[in-house]
Amino acid sequence: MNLLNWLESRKLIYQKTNESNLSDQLEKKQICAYLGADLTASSLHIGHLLPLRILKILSEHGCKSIFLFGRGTTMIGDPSLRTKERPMLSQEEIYQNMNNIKPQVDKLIKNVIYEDNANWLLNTNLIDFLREVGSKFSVNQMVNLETFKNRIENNNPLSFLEFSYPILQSYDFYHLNKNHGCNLQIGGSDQWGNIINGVHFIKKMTSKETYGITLPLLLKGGKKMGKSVGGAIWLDEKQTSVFDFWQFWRNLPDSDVEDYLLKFTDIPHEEIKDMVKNSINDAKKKIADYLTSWVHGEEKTKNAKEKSISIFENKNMNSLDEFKLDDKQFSNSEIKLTKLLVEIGLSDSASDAKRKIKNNSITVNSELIEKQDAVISKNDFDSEIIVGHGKKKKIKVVLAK
RNA sequence: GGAGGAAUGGUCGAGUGGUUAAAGGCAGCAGGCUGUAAACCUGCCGACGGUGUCGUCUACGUAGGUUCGAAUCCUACUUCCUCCA
Repeated sequence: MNLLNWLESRKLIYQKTNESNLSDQLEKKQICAYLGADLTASSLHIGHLLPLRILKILSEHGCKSIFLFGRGTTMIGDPSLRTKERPMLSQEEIYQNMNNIKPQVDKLIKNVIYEDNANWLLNTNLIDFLREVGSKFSVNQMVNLETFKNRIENNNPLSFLEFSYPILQSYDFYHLNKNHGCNLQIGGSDQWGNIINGVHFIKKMTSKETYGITLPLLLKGGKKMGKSVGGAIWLDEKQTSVFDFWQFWRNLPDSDVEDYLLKFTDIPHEEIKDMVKNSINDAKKKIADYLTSWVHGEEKTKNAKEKSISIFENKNMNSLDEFKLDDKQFSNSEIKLTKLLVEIGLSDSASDAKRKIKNNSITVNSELIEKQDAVISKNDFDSEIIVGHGKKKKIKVVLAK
């Protein structure tokens, strides 16, 4: 089976350009692929994993791979499929984000070339750019792009700043093509319009053929996996602990497990089907192991897994994270539970803690707390106490010496 | 250039002077049942607060104004839509 067919069989391809030529080039290893990332946050999140996996597969297949930091384009903000303008980030923030993200990519893929589109976008001369590049784009076609459809149909404002985004991304592709011979761009399914524009642009500029692939959206329970609000799972372990990262995959809905194993592992399909059918929980551990190892390494994965098994399967509270509570937090040898919850990180604020207590989700030493003004006295710490939120989050609290 | 309409919380969408922190849906969080799953049932869901069914603050495009009181009325501005030129 050739590479493209294999990718298809793994459901890793959503859309692609010129299939037969692309496949040929892949087999001849004459592909140089690039993946771009916006720098809107200080860490990558799980939504980036699938495109990175493709880049990694291509790289291991012998194709040159480029990871492009969108330091220039992030200053514009990709409007693709969005309903509102993004907030603008300062140059310093964007730069800082790049510095945080680079080590993450380093860990995920070897032999990748880094580029930063600020290097060529920030110093362009406007008139030259419009004459050279802008003249090649048809507004008539651009307004019909899926990318802008949402905005235009719903009458949401779309500024020229954002409208120019596909042009800049196309220019990136052209630039990489010129300097690295890059001829394949990969991206999420929302990138199709941007990618296809780049392919057309390069064709116009150089008559050369280039290719594009988009990936399917990751689903959660049949719905789009939201990376918004409470749901973001970050690759940075300071933002999402390794344990929580492992737990996230361990808790996937049954209906998604086959798809995730197919996309993220090399396990033969038959074997996956078998696992899902006969031991769904082992299958979930498999996917958790696989992805956590990739992102955080074997060692940390092993620890997270052991901890999970110890806590959830063996009910062994000794494995819990320990929080050392400072003496100063007590007044009259007592501490309010709401304050304690905030201290140990189970709540964002006293109000939040109260809400949680009201929801019957807070336990102390496995006893449900019903009173919002509950107080823990110092004597209770003769031994450790275990504070729980829901049935999945528990923290062991001891007095600091 | 002219006439009219619209802008509501993460999102969609009610609400046209006061019991409105603002109906309802979706998303999210939590509890029950389970398998650390789904479905289903229930609760929470602007923020903060030493803890009351109470207080403070913030919020209905932006900035002012009228009023004891405004998401609701007035003025200006911004953006979008429709029609006329």
